[in-house]
Amino acid sequence: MHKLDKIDLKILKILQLEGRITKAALAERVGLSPSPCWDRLKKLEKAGLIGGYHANINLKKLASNVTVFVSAELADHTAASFRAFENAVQKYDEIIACWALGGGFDYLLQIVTVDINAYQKLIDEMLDARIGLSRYYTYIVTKPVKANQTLPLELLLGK
Amino acid sequence: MHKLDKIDLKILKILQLEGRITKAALAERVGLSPSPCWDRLKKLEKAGLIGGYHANINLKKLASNVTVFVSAELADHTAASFRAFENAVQKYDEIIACWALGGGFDYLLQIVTVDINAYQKLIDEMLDARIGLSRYYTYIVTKPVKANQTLPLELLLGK
DNA sequence: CTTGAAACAAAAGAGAA
DNA sequence: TTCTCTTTTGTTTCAAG
Repeated sequence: MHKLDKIDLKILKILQLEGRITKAALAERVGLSPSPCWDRLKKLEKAGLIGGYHANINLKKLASNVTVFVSAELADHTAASFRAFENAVQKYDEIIACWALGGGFDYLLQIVTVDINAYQKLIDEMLDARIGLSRYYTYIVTKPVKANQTLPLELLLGK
Repeated sequence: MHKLDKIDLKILKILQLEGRITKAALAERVGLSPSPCWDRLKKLEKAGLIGGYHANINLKKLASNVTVFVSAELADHTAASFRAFENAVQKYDEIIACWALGGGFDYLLQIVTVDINAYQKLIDEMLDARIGLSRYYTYIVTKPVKANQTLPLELLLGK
């Protein structure tokens, strides 16, 4: 973990929201001249605190699509079967996120496909591929209510 | 919806992964000279296909934290109570995402806090605030298995 | 952290394929 | 239209203090 002062934190906060801001503008926003701001940013990037920069695609305007969450349970709870499932998950582009869970279910998957048929086809394919998937529940997203691009950095850092 | 040719699609794909790529480099990658590429990008942005650019903060390296998914059911299923809940959700910074679901549960929430105590405190606060939350289940994330920054654009556009 | 300078990128226009 | 080329302005990067 890295020591962050208020200005570093502000840099991160701004970049979360405006990933393509110019370094000159960023410097102004945090109250520094370009050089020291640039030094800080480079340090933050080198420390691995910034994972990367990404454009957010507005899928709604681009193509018909459906987002589905799937809570999944594996047949076997061996280390090998967890590994096999996790490897398999990487291979499907439609699975845009996956989390291992403590408690009732083993995994939560977030899947994006063109429609429900494509989703069902994907699930059938996964079942056929014998990646260890046993019980699962499907939750279809009817509306995105909130999609923050920003983590609550102050809350987490206690400032 | 917008008509995209192969090059537009390629621009979007690259920007999903490299949000801070220079326009000259982007042009080269898609096989255009800077100006036409810049024109296309401007059109894509104006059409609202690019929601924004964001830095990805590597939270693991920054502070202790826990991610929790919560499936939530409301007491009342009136339009007014949905609205009230959705408004309330916007106010909590710890709730980084929320989706309305069809089927068993009403909402799925993604929450990030420093630890489980902070999570429980937040839930208690939400229950006290009488925002309509009735039954809920907590799924603690033990491991992020996959976190694609990229949507499967080709799959969705059928190319 | 400041200054300053060289290298580079962004933005916009004129005009050719 | 869609691209190439050129120019101006602004940004990035990095010394040196």
